[in-house]
Amino acid sequence: MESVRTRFAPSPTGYLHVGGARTALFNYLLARRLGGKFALRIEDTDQTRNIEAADAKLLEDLRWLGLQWDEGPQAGGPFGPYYQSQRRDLYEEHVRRLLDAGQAYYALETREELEAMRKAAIAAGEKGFRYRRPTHFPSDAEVRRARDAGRPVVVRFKMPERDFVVHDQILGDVTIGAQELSDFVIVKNDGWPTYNYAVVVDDALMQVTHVLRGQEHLMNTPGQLALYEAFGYAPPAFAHLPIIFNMNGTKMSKREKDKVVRDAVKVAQLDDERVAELAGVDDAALVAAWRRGDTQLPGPALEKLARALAVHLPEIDIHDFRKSGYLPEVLVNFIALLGWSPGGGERERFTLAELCREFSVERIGKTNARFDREKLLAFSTAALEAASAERKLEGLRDWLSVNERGPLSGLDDALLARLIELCRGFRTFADVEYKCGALFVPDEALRYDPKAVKDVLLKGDGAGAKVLQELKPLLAGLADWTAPHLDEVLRRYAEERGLGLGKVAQPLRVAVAGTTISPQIGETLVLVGRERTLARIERALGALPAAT
RNA sequence: GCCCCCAUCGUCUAGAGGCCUAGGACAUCGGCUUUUCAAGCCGGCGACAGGGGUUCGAAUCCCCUUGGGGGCGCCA
Repeated sequence: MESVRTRFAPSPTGYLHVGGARTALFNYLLARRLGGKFALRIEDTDQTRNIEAADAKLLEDLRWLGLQWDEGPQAGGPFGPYYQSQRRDLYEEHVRRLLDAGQAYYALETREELEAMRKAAIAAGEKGFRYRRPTHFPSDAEVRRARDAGRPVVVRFKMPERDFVVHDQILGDVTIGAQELSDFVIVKNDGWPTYNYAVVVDDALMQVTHVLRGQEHLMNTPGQLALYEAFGYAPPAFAHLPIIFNMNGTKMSKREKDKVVRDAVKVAQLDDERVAELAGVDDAALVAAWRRGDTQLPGPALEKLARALAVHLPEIDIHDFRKSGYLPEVLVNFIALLGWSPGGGERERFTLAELCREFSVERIGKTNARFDREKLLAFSTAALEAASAERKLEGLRDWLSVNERGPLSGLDDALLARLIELCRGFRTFADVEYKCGALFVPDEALRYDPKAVKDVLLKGDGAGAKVLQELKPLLAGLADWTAPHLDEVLRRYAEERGLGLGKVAQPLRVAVAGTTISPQIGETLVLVGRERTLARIERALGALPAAT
């Protein structure tokens, strides 16, 4: 029996997004489960869409998730090259076969002509437009003349005029009628193969046995099956995965980020110039096109613009989640459950290794799923709680490495590990900074949250401020600046004054952290240190409106 | 518009004719705990889209309706 081979074949248009990650994961899991090979192939045949170094980002994201491929870029393998752009001779050779056998032909229509035909068909009340096979195919001489004249030349495949049945592993048998099929383009005017054609040549040559891909590819399958037949290759088993949506029901796509920012721009009523300035781009045409919704802005520009407008970009790419502070194993676990379920019991926490053992195509569902970030957050919280100290430190350092310098940058491992401990119950690594960041900011850069100042220091005739005044000498005189001792001293002070500990700890917290959020008060003061604690109390008191 | 796919709590799902008074998880609500933010613990609310069949019996099978999604590119 021949061994199982799966593949993930993304086009390098940017970071790996959630949908792609799940497709990659499922293919990886299937290969692992069945003891086969998982290959990675880069589909970079669209010269207009390729983005510089996007494949490197893709590889990094895949690796970060732990989905190591057995064959592909950087890994090599017996069926390379693994970039479609380097396989052109293979495609040409196969087209030759089709052309010689009369199973494909040249077509010379321009895009405008096709568009006109499309319009005419609709005007004539036909149901949808389908390319009609010409009665006469251009001769070699005509093709040459067309090329010389700069007219487009493509190659179309002669689609057999019959129904096709896709034996889908998830959906069952799906019949697509002959009237839905037409002679599709297999070689573009620029000489590169189209997806529907290259994917067949590559999967066949790479001996792929199982293709797990998004359901948006279902209707492509008949054409591909026909190509397998034409070449005399055995088709792989197909399984079309349900699609992943956002919670609001919109498709989870990279465009989502542009949309969010575009809407913010609209609300802010910014003109093109201002947008270009904020985004740091000097291409006026690009900005205009982007505002119309015709194109996407480069990642960095979009992020810059989003920051300037103070809008949160939705997490779409795996890299976004990494930057938000999730552990890769959390994403893997969560994504695995989008469309697949173990069945039987009630378990839903799995490591990658466990998934490799449990996964099966039979247990993939048919219904589309929504990506619930709340549940992801809950998974993250639980995973962080269960993770070892080493794993958490590693995760925090990774998070720091993909984010801009912040208050936690540059802290040593011992201190970072300490912070993690103090943040028990945190949901993502970003929470560690949220909770402890202020303690490591230079004193002069510390910001006081107006609401916290008002509620904790000023309220009740400045009761909080009064506590701070009294605490100042008390703290200044302490010889033992350790968390247990500080807690004890504050507890005693609160008792003497007949106050709840909150009435004492909160004012201190606001003075020292600028907000009502920080680790346990004793620990907080230790992290800030005696000198800076006293200085910050002084500064907080000084910044208050005249005491009443 | 045409073709195809799908349909269980708000969300992810378990369920493969009687084990279902429909189970779990997240969210939500209430309580406990409490020096903040979280976390944690206990409890509550909450679904078989609708209508026809088939059957002794249907969330499970069939049909229709409705709703959602995908496709109809020289994108992948």
